[in-house]
Amino acid sequence: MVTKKMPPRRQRILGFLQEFYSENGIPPTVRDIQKACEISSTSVVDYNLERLAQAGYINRRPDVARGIEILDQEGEPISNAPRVHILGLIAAGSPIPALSMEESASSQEFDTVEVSPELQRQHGQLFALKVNGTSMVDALIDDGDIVIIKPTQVADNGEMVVAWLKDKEEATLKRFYSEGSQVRLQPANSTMKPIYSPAENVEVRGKVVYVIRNLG
Amino acid sequence: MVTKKMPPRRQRILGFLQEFYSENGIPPTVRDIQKACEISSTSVVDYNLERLAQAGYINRRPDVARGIEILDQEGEPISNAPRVHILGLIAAGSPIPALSMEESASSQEFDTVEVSPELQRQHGQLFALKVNGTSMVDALIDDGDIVIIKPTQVADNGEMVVAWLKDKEEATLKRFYSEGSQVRLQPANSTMKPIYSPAENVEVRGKVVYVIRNLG
DNA sequence: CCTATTTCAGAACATAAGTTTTTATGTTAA
DNA sequence: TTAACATAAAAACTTATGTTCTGAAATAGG
Repeated sequence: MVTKKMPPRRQRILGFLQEFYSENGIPPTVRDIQKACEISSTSVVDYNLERLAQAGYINRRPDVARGIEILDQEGEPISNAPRVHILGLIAAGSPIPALSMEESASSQEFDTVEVSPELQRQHGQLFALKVNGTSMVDALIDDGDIVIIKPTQVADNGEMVVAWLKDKEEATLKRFYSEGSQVRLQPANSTMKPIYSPAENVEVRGKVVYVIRNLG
Repeated sequence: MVTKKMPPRRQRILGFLQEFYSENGIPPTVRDIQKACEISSTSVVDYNLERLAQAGYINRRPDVARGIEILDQEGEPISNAPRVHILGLIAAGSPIPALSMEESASSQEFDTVEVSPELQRQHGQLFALKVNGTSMVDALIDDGDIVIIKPTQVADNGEMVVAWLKDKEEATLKRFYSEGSQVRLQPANSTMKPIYSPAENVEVRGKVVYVIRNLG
């Protein structure tokens, strides 16, 4: 199927739909959309919603207040659970994708993964990385796992962190322990030996708060 | 806080709210509730909703169509993502909890974990088990992990299954391979050796479709 | 039994919110 | 240019839906 380019206004409406639904738990009204997207008339909103429905992005329940369903790529309604962006791959020996994002980045540009509202409430802004390769098995993390990351430059002892080892130019997921001027990076698998490194050689990029593995 | 017993009608309304929201992605209207719960007047629905709000079960957004928010025990709004019951613990050497549930079991009786709608659509009825102990580290599954299980008695080769070894009276999570009259149970960690066992000694209880690890 | 409180009913009301109609302005293709 | 279509705007219309009022029935406590 050829994806025709969408007018910016319609793009904006679609983005607002997802944002509003995630934040409020109910879809917006036509007039909510009108205000948020600075549209002069409800009929214009209606028109664009009709177009979005034709294109399969949403479903409109006729005569139902707040009757917009947002559909995923399979045409199934999505839930309003918060979604975090999968910023890229993480693997030993590769750079870690920047754990930040310009506000402007459209939600269409990244794959996302659903997380529970509790997780988001607890930690605030979160990002996800997909693990590439089996280099993290000592952290009990497999190829293909999704790790949910809270971006931070500091970590408490015992927390599992995304660390960048400057000398080896290597990314790793380990438990973090500060020991004076040294840092101990402890594999989750206790049969494996820790890495010791000078504190200035270790850059903490974030901490791992959640791991997801999809077999299926 | 003393939980006063709730009138059956109010209990029914609360149950309907959750069901409707999960199924439709939007909360019901007062009149939806009226019909579903066989109530004679919208004012009675309104009255009971007000009581539910006072008791902290829901939040009502004034003058907003479909403005009911269902709250969790912390008083935070829940999402409409499907939830699966955590039936119990799984550990080597312990019996596996029955992977079934009477329809009548109230949703209040179990802890639940939120899953993505896609997962539920893909697999249908799902259950969850919490892993107790480190006996599954060879499957890259840690103490405290939640495994999402699709109940089944049969598995295809290569799938990770919840298996019960009759002779050892032991539960295990391994990749399943049928090899004639034998079954090979292969640890996810490829450095570890598989278990070979006669087919009649291995009971497949379900397959693992998803693993969740919450560090935090 | 009496009183207070909770719960239920019926009806009407007010507004929130989807929908339609009409008209105008660009945009593309023959 | 003209026809066909896509997009936009303003205003009005209709229905969906929250809310209120009044009073009766049920229930609990003394």
